[in-house]
Amino acid sequence: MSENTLQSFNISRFQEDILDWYEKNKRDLPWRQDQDPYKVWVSEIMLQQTKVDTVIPYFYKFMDKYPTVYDLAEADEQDVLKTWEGLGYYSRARNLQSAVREVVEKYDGVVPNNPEELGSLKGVGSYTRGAILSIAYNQPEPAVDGNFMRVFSRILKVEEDISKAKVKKLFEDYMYEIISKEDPSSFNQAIMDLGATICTPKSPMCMFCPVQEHCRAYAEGIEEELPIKSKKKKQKVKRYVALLVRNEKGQVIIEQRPESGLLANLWQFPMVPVDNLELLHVENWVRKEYGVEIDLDEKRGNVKHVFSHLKWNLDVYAASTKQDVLENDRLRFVTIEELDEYPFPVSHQKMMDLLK
DNA sequence: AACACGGGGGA
DNA sequence: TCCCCAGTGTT
Repeated sequence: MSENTLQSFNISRFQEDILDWYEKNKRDLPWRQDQDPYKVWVSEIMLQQTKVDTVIPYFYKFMDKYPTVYDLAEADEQDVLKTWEGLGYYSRARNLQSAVREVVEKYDGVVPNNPEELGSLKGVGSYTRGAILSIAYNQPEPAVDGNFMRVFSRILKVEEDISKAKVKKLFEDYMYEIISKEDPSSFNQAIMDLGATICTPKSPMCMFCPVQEHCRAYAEGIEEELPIKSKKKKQKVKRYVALLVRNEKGQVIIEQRPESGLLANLWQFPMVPVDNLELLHVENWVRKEYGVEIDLDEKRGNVKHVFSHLKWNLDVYAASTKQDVLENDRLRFVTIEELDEYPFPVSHQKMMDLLK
């Protein structure tokens, strides 16, 4: 990105073309029914690293249960996680609730409309802050994310690595100049829609692009080469023996995960890390770690699950115990029906199919 | 600046 | 399989 990146770029014509296209082509999305900053906020958090089609049903369910900041602030965290179940990145839900509680306590339930207070809220980074300020409060603030950088790396022919924090900052600096001052809300949403429907990662539909004549990458035929993004390394595999332990009442043991880290505070079936062939040690490990005496039964199956940074390989075994009381307070005996009441990660929902 | 943090979908 | 995606917090 050089000093003349914006030279010969016709900002006002660009704004006109993109806003005109948006007016005719904007997607009808549930969070676009009004400009309620709380709804904008919830939608933006859900949309982080997550596709629109995946988010829509979750957004409806969430708004049905927590229509206002007060409803979310008062809710039980486990209930919020249950509503978020399957959406992933669960810290988003926990941070959102924590931030909403702060809004209720410090700001009388009104989502702040300035960068300082808004940006200090848990889970609100530069992107979400800009999205709320522009979409809900119509302020000319940039909302730069991966989608945004893809679109503008092509339009402005930016050939630097967009995974670098420095490059994102540069995009934000440029956006202060490029964003429409008359209608920043529509401008940012127009870029989002363009990135989602026309300026896609692969095979962008430049023939239908409303700003094709502004696009330097298209002019040079290099739109498919941009953006430049450094490779991320592949996931490490972690193996576990996961246990479906039942007692004589037919109850099964579940365990609440630690309150920080991966899948924080969600529930799962007990998992024993196995580096090699330690199957014989599983019963000992469970006795020492959980204080539960079990008898290992047959293997029920295997579950593989991929996260962004690691892979789980779970060998699922049935087991039995004579106990029906547990010392460890993060462990619990529940019936099959009661499993529905707890938030589980998708990997352990797969395990439930092996239970019957 | 690098890494932790989920899940689904498309090619 | 690999890559993509409306990012933020921690170290």
